[in-house]
This record gives sequence, C-alpha cells and structure tokens, in this order.
Amino acid sequence: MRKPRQEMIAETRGKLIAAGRRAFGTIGYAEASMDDFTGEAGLTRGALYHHFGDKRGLLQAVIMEIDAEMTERLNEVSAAAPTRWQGFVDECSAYIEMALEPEIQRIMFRDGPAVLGDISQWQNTPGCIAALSRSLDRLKADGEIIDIDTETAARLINGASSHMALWIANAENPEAVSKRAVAGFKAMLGSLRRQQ
Amino acid sequence: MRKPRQEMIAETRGKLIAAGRRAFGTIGYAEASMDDFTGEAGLTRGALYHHFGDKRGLLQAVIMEIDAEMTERLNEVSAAAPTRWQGFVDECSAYIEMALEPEIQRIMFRDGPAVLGDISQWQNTPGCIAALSRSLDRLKADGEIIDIDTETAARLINGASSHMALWIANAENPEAVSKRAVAGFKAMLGSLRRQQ
DNA sequence: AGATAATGCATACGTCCCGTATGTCAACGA
DNA sequence: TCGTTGACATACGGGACGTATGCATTATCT
Repeated sequence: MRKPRQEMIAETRGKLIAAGRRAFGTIGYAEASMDDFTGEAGLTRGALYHHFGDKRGLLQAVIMEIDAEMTERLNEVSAAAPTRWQGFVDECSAYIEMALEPEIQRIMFRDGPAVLGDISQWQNTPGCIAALSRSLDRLKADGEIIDIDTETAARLINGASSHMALWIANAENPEAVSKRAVAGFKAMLGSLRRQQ
Repeated sequence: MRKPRQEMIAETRGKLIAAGRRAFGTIGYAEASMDDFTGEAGLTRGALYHHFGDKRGLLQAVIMEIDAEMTERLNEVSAAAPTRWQGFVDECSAYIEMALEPEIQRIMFRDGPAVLGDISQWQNTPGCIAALSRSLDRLKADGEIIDIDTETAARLINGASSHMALWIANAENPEAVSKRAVAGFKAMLGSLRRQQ
C-alpha cells in the first residue's frame, strides 16, 4: 500500500457520500436507513458518525457536493452562449432542467430544505444562487437589465424555477406543462430586460 | 347528551387535527411524536389511526384546513381593495406575509412538500393557488395584464413569494431583507402589467 | 325490545431505526 | 519498538411507528 492514511480516509468519506447520495436521491432522506446504505458501501454506521456526526451531517455533505456540480454546470452553460443575455437565459433554462432531475429535485428542493432549513442560509450563499447573481451583475453592468437588486432577482428566479420544475415533474402530462411553464418563465425573464 | 354520535366523532377529529397542527407547526412533522400530541389532546394513537390512517394522513388533513384558511384570507384581501390591480398586489403581499408565519411556513412550505410531495398535486389545485389564478383571470379579462398563461403566472408568483418569505424569515436582519425582497417582488409583478 | 353487528377508540406487542458508549486494530511519532 | 492517536466496528438502550387485538357504546334487525 503506497498512500495509506489520508487516501483511505478520503475513500471512506467518498463512499459514504456516494452511498448516501444514492439513497437520499432515490427513496428519500427519511426512508433511507443508515444501516442499509452504509452496509451497501461495505461500511457501518460507525464510520458515518465518525465522519459526519449524524445523518443530517451526511446530508449536508451530499448537498454541498451536488451544489458544487450544479454551479459548475451553470458556469459552463453561461460561458458557452454567444451573448451575455443569451447566456443568462440559457443558465435559467438549465437550472429548470436540473431541477427536473429526480436526484436534484429530491435532495436539493425537497428533503434538503425540510431537514436542514432554508438552503440559502447553509453557507454564505449557495453556489448555484451565487452563479445566477454573478450573471445578473454582469448584465446590469452592461446596462442590459432594469435596475434591480441582483441577489433578490436571483432568488426570485431560483424560487420560480424550482417551483416550475416541481410542477412539471409531477404533472400528468409533463410535456405539455413544460411548454407552458417555460414560456411563462421566459416571459418573466424578458420583463427584466431593459426595453431598448 | 343531545347530539351524541356524529358530534363526538367530529370533535375527536377536530381535536386530533388541532393537536397535530400545533405540534407540526412548532417542532415540525418529523419531531412530533404521535403519542405525545394525541396524549395532549386527551386521546391515543388509536384514534389517529382510525380517522386518518397514519401520520401522513393527519398531516394532509391539517394542510387542507390551513389551505382553506389561507384561501379565505386571500379572498378577503383582494375583495377589500379599491381596484383589481391593487387587489392583486395586496393579495400577493398578503401571501408573502402569510408565508412568514412560522406555522404556515413550516407546514405548508417545508414539511408538507417534503412528506407529501408537490402541494400542487394533492388536490386538483390547492385553493391558495386557485385564488391567485382567479385574480389573474379577472385582470386579464380587464386587459390590465400582458397576455400570459394565468395558472403558470400564479405558480411563478407562488414559488417566488414562498422563497422570498423563507429568505426573509431566515435572514439575520429580517427587516432589511424584507425591504429588498418586497421591492424586487413588486418589480416583478409590475412587469406583468400591460404598459399603457 | 332484545340480540347481534358495527364502529369509535384504547391497549399491547413487535419491529425498525437512531444516537451513544465502548471496544479494537492499524498507522504514525519518538 | 512502543505508546498514542485516530478510524471504524460492535453493543446497547430508547423511542417511535404500525398492526393486531380488545372493549364498550351505539346502530340495526326482527
């Protein structure tokens, strides 16, 4: 064995986070038995308590991991767009689409807030809201959008899009509802743009 | 005793709903022990299981009661306003304010969706969204707002306002955040209005 | 009206799951 | 090499939920 200590520890942490993430994202936080998913990872609850304190601690770690991934994806989307405004719209669309993914929906928008409280307060601001905020800041500097508090706008968009996603995901006819939701959402975004 | 059966049964149901509502609204759904709050109501879990099937069934009943109250309050607010537009804005403000109440926030916006899934699908549409929808329909008929799908708009507003409320409620400085939130929210509402 | 069925609700029991306290073994420092 | 630290497992106790069962009162039937 070459790199013994730190590597093994990181591997254990990683296994626990991965196992918890899978369980929380599928059957949900409340239904996920710690004995079960730690066992599937070849470990026991002892390891979990050692590394994360308790079940909520693991959920928090899972959420931070997912939040980082979402932030990364949002940055890529906005960077790939030809204009800043287009990048912003794409970013918002991507946000809705991500909220449609069962794992993200369940962990980030349902169980997370229910167990840990308001997402916004976990860190000094979660990455995915900060990403929206930055995009808005740039647009504002460019004079492309109306004079509005960007963090507030980012949170409005965050709230609106996550609800749109929930609506779509639980609808009997997701296709049709998605059309309505995205159209309405884009209309709302358009209203942010300075009438030129 | 004059009215024995039905009345006693309704009383029992009412006691259970009231006790559950108090427990869920304060310590939260997960932390509320059925033995505890049924005991406080002078009953046992037996009564709860008989009337509501399980803990989730009681939560659903509690939510329906609160939803009905919220709908009633929203209708009163919009009816009291001098103009329809003003009534709509008032209604939205009232919605945010209600979302700031700890009981509503906890049960309707946190535990409810987490335990029962998307609120929107519980009934054919919850009353408080339907109320917003109706107001928007009237405004649209009056030509006061832009051409937008009213249910979508109602849900956008619902999502945005509940997130605003969460943000405010969990902020270090609720007063200051409230100012920013309400200002941004009204800007969003204003953008719905037809530029005349 | 008396017997029987049904219902509202309580009690008893088993099970699962979480948190803590304790134990053990490997790795690191001296 | 030996003591110590830390990573992780095991053992234990408590609490909460769901179900099965029991009882008493009310409704129903003849």
